[in-house]
Amino acid sequence: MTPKIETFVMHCGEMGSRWGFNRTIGQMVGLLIVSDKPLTANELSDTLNISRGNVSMGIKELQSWRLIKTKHVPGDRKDYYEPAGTIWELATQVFEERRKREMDPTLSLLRSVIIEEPANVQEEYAQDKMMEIHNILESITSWTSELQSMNPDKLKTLMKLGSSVGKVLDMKDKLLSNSK
Amino acid sequence: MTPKIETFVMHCGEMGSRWGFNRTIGQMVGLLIVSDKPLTANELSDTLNISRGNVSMGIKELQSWRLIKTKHVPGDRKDYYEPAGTIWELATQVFEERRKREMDPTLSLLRSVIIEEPANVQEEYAQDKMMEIHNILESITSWTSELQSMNPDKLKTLMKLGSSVGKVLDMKDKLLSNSK
DNA sequence: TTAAACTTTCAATAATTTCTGAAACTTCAA
DNA sequence: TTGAAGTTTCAGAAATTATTGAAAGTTTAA
Repeated sequence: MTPKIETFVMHCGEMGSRWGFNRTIGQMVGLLIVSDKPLTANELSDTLNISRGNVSMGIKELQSWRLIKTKHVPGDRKDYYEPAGTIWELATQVFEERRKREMDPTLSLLRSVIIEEPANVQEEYAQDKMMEIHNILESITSWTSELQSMNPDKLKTLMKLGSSVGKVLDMKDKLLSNSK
Repeated sequence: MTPKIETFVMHCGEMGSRWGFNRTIGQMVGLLIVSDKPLTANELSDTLNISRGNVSMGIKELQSWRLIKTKHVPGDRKDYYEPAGTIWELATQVFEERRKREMDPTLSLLRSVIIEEPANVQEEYAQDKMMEIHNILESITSWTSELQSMNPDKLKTLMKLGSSVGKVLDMKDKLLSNSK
């Protein structure tokens, strides 16, 4: 690793747990992203100075996040690993996966609590609040799944739109009737 | 705590670390949200069975996230705590705070690494990738700050727009020239 | 002032999470 | 088959993070 690459990879390690995984997994995905060729598990282990067993577990975890994929080189029995898509695809994958882990369980718990009749006035207040949380989480979920299903170029256009979004909304009704 | 409230509060505890804090802090904010009146630190400590010291630290943390605020009752020396805003405001606050913690440090590191000249062909590849990451993080940052600055109603309208956003984009140029 | 009522701090400990390394497992060429 | 080359598993150790509780700090009323 050159100094610049090492700086980046170590940063990915430090941020790893904030992004939803742990230090070594952060380093692994950082290194794979900036490598111009696929790497073997042993190369990861040697380069990052972490045990072979830890690399094996990290790979499993990164595969469960769909962030890396295996590549085979003809005539070579080793498994090579590389990022599972473009940077853009990796980013949306991380958001999607985190949404699943951070919001879906809560959504399902809230649904089960909300359908019951409140037993007293405190519960009525509490269930109102839970309903509010439920509705926001549901909006966010359906909104992000809409965004995911758009192609990346369109999404980038939307993001670049920035403050004009406000204007777009002001005109929305007119716009939608025109485009029917 | 009634059973339903307890279920919700304990769930907030379990999800706490996924949402960016720890178990007891998750429980604290969950309880404060569903309480129909402000609570004192001792009430939190007793209700949740956690030490008074832990509550004090949790309050500090929740204040640094701007999720709770202090309320004083005339003639009572105790500090009472309640959510710092509507559910919607709390949600955007969590997103904003997490963005600061999860993306800003990376953005600034990437900037410093990218401006240097690549020393060889590997670094050139790596710095290209870092630039891609940087650009995506920057788009997300400016996009979310646009969203934050919109009033909640407008934001809800935008979310409800859902897949129609695609149509909006198709018409954007026409729209923007009309609205000048 | 004093002391009661309350809050904060922080060193020690408990709980949890991560990491290692050796053993078990798998695959394949000879 | 065998064994070499590779991967995975998992119990125990190490590292990190969360929690307690006692002491120190703060504020206010008398």
